[in-house]
Amino acid sequence: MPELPEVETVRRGLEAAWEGRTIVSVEQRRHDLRFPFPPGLAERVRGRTVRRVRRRAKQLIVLLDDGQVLRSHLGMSGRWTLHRGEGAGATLGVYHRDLRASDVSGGYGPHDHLVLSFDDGHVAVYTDHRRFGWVDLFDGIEDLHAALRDVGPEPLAMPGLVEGAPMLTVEGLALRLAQRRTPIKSALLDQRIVAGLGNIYVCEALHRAGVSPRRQASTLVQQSGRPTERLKRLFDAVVQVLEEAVASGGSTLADFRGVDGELGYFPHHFRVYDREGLPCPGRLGRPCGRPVTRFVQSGRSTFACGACQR
DNA sequence: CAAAGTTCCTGCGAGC
DNA sequence: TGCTCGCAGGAACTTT
Repeated sequence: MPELPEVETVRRGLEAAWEGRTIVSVEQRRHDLRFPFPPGLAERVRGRTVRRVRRRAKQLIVLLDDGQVLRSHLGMSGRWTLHRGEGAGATLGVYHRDLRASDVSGGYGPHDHLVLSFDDGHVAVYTDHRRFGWVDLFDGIEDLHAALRDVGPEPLAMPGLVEGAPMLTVEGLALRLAQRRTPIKSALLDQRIVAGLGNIYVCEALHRAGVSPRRQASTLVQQSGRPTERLKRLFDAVVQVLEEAVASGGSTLADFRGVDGELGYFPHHFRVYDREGLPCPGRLGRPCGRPVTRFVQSGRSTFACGACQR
């Protein structure tokens, strides 16, 4: 589900519901997700008030009032939803339309793995049928920063970012790609090079920039280490694609839902992703019409137009 | 069958 | 020659 725009959308929803609220109970409904839950999670978090909900790459970062930091990664299919708890007041602005989880008498679904209950009566449920997601807990901010050490720079400046997150520049991107023998698509998926991109937005950005996913990354950099015009176009396309998706509520995924359980506001379609055989919409206002092709790189589907992307 | 993500393992080439 | 290191590619994890 989640690349940067989807995680940012979830972050905003959780921020509105969680900041200033106190966690009154934690229920772990199994012992692990991708990794075991941190030892003592429930005891360590119970009674803590949420100070801030931030993001770094595809990770949600929850700063607690005692300095501890809760971190959540959604993996492929993870989802946080907010529900009115049992007997909660009617003041809460967000809740799940499908009241499965907060219909307490009916119990939880089989993939509802972690439940946080808050002092205003709302309940947050982490659901993840594939369990590629995970949750961990740090004693303090230094430990968080150590864990984030190898995460690359952020492509979008925004207030929801963890403080001190490095920002991506086209010059910095050039330096990171210069040594890379790998195809540009693989390089952009590498979270150490750019934070937050995933398979969908990489395909879309490459198409918008007119860059072939197979092109070797280092060919986008001049001998001097400066970015080529192609790389400048690609950098701009990455930023543009992500900005649009954030603005539309991270809605581009077929089954993406925000914390209120609703689809994004603008389920706009992709230009190439998951559009094998459909006509390429072209770029720069020039129609194309050639069928979008699908092929596999590093075990993942790539969608591209052989005419528009070089 | 394929899936939005990450981690781990293996193999290869470079360099000492 | 042989070892180590780093990079690149692929498999694995899981459920629908």
